[in-house]
Amino acid sequence: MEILIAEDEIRIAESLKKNFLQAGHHALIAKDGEETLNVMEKIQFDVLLLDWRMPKLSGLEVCRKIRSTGSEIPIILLTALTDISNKVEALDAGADDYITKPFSFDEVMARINAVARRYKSSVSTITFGDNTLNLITRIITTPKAQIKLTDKEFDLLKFFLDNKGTIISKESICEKVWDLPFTPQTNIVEAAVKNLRKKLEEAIEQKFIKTIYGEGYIFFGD
Amino acid sequence: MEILIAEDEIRIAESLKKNFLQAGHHALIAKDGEETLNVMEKIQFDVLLLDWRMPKLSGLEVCRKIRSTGSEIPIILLTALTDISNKVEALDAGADDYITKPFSFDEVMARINAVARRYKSSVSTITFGDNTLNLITRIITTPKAQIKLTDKEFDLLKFFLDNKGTIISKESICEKVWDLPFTPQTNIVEAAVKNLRKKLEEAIEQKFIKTIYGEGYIFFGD
DNA sequence: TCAAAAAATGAAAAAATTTTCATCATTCTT
DNA sequence: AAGAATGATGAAAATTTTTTCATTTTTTGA
Repeated sequence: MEILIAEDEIRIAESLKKNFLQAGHHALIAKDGEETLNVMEKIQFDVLLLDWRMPKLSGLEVCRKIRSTGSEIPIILLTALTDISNKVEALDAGADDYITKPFSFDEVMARINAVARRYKSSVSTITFGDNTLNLITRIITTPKAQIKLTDKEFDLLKFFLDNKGTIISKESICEKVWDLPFTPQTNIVEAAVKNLRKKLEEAIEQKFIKTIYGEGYIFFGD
Repeated sequence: MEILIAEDEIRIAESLKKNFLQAGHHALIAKDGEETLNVMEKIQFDVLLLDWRMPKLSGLEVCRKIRSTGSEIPIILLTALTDISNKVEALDAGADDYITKPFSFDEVMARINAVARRYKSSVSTITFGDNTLNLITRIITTPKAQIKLTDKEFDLLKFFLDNKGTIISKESICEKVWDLPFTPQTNIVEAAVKNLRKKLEEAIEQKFIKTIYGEGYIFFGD
């Protein structure tokens, strides 16, 4: 996970960073509010740990600015204050959570996980390999191009992605993608698979759908 | 908003309920863990306020049981304990937030709003009137029927729904729905609006898209 | 290795969607 | 109230998507 630590107290920031790295995550430190905004423009993070008291721009102001750009990145405010009005202010400013100092690293980590889990499930995309399918726009973003899927292509790919790595029978594809209770007399499934393969392989030089003779298909990705 | 208060201390529960009603929400009280689960099976709520210490089943157990059913309803735990391990436990059990007693009503309300807002944005549907558009399947569920939208119908309706109640110019529709930087020479927008209106009005006897002469359109719903 | 079964493919056909265009209706301005 | 501008509509045309079908290729097992 990519974590941005916006904290001016070097000791606290460094200690957090060390712990994050140890836990297998990546972490970067921003020393004030302005730097936080600058860094966030350039790099995508999964979570922002944001100190309430910081030079130049307060955490609250940073929080509001970020939300005003439309970003929904999970933000956890670090605060030394405990009075209720500040908690309310924090949530109203668009923070997802806050932690009162002093805190243990375990608590920080638990909250980051909770908040990131929620965020992930709220983003309507599915990733496979270096590619991302946006479930709303039905556009696949690859490192090189964008692919817009048709209705059937989308339904089929989504079914594959929802069952990544497991064998999928043609019967189950018929049921899910065409809503047919019976297996059709034509080779409609094979044809649809062919169309999808062609579309994917034209843009991404990689094979995703493997045929299991006599059984069905498997989708590989990650 | 529909709020379920799972709390065995009658005084606290009643006080919360009174405040919620005053704030224009609906609230129901469940007196123990079992009752909470029973009520939740029958009625859909927007938020669950869940006391940690309750007879029969603890809040934590209730929380786990609810999550194990796959429900993602926002849960806020009410706890009298302050030690860190319990906070971590709460979040791990699947709670979205927790409030330490004693709390002010303002804090409860702020957290409910924050958590409900997040939940809402994570559900991939948009509601208008008695109808719900599923953004993934692109199916509108009305009290009477299901309508499957085509590509352009969906793009257009989504743009309308994202801008409910405000005037939308044809130029902005061109930009958003067709990605055109210029206004086309044909009446393509009017035609698309016509098609969408027809589809909606065939299934729902109600007019949603109003024309503002010389300006554009407004979508009504709610 | 060979025949049978299963799957893939290209091209045509069919179906659905989107766009255009000519015409009709409505709204606004004076 | 009349003319001009704007918007709505039905039907046809164009385009795109989906399906079918005949044929080729691949896989499996004897």
